[in-house]
Amino acid sequence: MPLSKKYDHKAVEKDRYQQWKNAGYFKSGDRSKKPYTIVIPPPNVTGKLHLGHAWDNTLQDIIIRRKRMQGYDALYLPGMDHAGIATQAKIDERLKARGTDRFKLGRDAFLEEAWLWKEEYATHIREQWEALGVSVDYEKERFTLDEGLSEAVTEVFIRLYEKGLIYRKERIINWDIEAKTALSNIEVEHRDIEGAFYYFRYLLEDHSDAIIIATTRPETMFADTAVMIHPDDQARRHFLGKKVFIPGTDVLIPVIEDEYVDREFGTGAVKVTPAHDPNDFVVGERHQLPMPLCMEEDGTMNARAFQYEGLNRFECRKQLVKDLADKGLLLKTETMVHSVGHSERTGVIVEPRLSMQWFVEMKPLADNALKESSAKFVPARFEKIFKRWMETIQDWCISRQLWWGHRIPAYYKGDDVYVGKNPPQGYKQDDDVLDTWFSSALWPFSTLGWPNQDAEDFKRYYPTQTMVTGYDIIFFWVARMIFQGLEFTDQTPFEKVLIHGLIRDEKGRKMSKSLGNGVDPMDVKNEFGMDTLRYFLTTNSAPGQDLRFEIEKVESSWNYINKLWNIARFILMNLEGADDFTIYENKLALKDRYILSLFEQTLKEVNQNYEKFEFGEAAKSLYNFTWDAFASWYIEVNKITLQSKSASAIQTTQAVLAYIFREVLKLLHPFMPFVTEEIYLKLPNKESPSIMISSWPKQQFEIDPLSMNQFQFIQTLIQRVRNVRNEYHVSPTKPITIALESTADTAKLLRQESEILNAFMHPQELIIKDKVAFIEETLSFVYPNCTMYIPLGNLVDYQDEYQKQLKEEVRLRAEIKRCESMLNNPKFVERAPQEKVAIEQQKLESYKAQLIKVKERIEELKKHV
RNA sequence: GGAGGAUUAGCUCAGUGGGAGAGCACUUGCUUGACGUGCAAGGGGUCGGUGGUUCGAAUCCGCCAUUCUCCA
Repeated sequence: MPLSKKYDHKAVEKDRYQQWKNAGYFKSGDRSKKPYTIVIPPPNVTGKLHLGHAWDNTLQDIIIRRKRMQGYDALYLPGMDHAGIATQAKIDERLKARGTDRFKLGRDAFLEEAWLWKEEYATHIREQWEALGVSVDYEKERFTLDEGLSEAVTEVFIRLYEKGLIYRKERIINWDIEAKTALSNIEVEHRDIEGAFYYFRYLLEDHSDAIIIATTRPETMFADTAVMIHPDDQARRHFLGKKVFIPGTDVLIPVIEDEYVDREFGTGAVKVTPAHDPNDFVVGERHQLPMPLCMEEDGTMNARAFQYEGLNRFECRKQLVKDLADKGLLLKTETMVHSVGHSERTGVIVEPRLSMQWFVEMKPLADNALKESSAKFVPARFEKIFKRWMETIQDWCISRQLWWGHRIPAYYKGDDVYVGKNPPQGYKQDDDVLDTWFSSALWPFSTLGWPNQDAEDFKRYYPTQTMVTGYDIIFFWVARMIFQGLEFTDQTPFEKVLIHGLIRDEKGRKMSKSLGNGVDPMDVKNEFGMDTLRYFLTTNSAPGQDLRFEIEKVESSWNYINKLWNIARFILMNLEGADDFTIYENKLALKDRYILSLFEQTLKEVNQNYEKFEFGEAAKSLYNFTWDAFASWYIEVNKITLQSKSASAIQTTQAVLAYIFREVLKLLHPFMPFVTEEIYLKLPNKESPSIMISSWPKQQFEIDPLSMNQFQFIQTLIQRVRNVRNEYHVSPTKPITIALESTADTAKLLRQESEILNAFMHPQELIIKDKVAFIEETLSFVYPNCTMYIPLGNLVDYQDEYQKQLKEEVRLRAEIKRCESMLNNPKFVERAPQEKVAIEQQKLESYKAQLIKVKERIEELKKHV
């Protein structure tokens, strides 16, 4: 059945995925092969996959499809992340819309809702994987909250606790007043915002004097438990041991001294608010100060704030500043831009707050990771980023005041704490859950059966080969997988980490919900097809660089696939009835040897670049090969052969066309699985029931540089004739005389290829001689071993031609000078690779020969100007 | 303040030691038996500046400028 004239992505992509899936091509498990494993970065069950997922997953799929074709037992393990905060927030919204909330429902009913939600979104996500065409092994699909992974989380928590690396303490943590939970340091985003430095008078008990204190967060003053000066601060020494009023209140706090005070900053004296500031907390511990809180968990002021109780922190700040100004206790206000922590999740300003939480002591884990990690980052520079973060790491707050997540395996009875799997009677479990990343960190091994060290999958597929993810989650995820992997499996969980950038909109801005500039991969699929999107996403940036979504490039990706489609049409049309696809090497024409050589060269480049994850480069080689060499030249030239009467030449052409095209389709398959499959299945020389399980191309022919040079020379001559026709406005098919004056060897080549020359140059007469003498007006072009004359009668302007030849002479002299200066440089001859020197020598000779010809021509032209 | 990326054709980007590349845009000509979403031929760049290393630098190193990102 002939192919439609136009590439129709909808027809091509329809049903294909289900066929692959039903045929079992995505499944891993062939024990006779070497395993190659990629685990998917599990998407959150909060919503749809965006372009970033499409990019990330396509990269993984490209790697895994190629490895599968290369004969590996390829496992691409899919799964999803419960995404504690994000999912819980979504479910809260849903409940709110129903007029209820999780507190009315209770924990158990809420979790039932959450699991329903999860199933709903898991279905969406699987549909999107299908649309993306990713070859994931669904039998291995995991979820961070499923039984096995929960067991891994519990195991890890208990073991770290028993090792003393998990502890529970009161510390200043980052509190999200919206989500009402603690956050880890890296979930806080620091942004510069306009704020103010407020200078307040802290009056002495007897009102005789005051210490001026500057603060950016006045509302926390109700939790002040001291005012502090530097021990060397002579000017304020007399305040020591005395008491001052918290401004506007009758609460007295002591004046203490501590070297922590930075005398250069602010007024040189500070207030100490141990429960609302991490630095003050340290001071508070040192001086055994009380540590009261003046705020509730939702950010409203508590009873300590007197008349401000019930106001939110910023209303309180505003009112308080006004009131104290009225009382003359505000000295001045300086506006300033300062860095303020915002919740990465809810966007609200984070409140540093004293709170009892669980932490992981990071130093020993980080040190071990720095010492033992064997993960190779691609590009390598990301390794430095990973290392620096590990070197400066702080303890990790892992408890979250949420319901959706892994409940902390700690149990309390009075002051007793039990951490383990089998709590004694009467102990009540901790209400909190663990940071989602705590379970994600175990993903590469928990998904494979760990903590059961004897699990078959764990033994066979761990450590994994490659992790692919964006640079934005190196800290959140990659680093944590590495230290947990090393701690619990003694191995780095992956050999390589391929880091890609972020996808941006056409203006270079990050895609975000708030800007509304996101692009839904499914929209692109509908308009252009998923192959187009995959090709666009994975070939338009270098590793580690961001990618701009440009519709023009999506279109050009589509055009390329359409081109492939039409190449297929041509080939299939011309392969009808053919049955012998053997390539008989002794029958190959120059064009065949040329294209086979070029293909082998391309194959080499493509493999090297695939191996380095340089997909843009791999695709570029293939693009140039298919479009420029294969379609524009090889196919065009073959039109002559295929219309000839030589059965032998036709068979050779068909065999080479079929072979190269099939192999090219295989090389392209990882990028564009659907269309390559569609075409492959129509090829009479296909080797398997699916391109997915065909074997990756291997070198079959020697690269023949002579054939390549010779064919390229033929191309050069043809291009020159076409150029002349364009420049002199001679129609492409109007017969003109073309004479080629050449050495015997070259003449032989030209005669041998005269069929091509005739077909492409449209000459009235093609003269091939060792000496050509024209008296009429002619253009001439000097090449190594050959001069081409194109007599164009009165179209030729002698003056113009003369000037052109003079220019050519100048160019050749410059080239000769360049070659000579290199070759006359003993250091070049000595130190440069021999082949470079040889090339320069050859060039020099060729230029010299050409120069002689050009000078002859100039002499001749002189007679006419 | 520290670290890193970017700076190459009008635009968006590849190229990382041996004669500047792509897509789109632009110019000219083509209903060429696969494709006008195409074909053919072109124009367009002292590769941000500067100093150094080297026989040779867009490419390696230093400094400067502009810009983005991460960390503090």
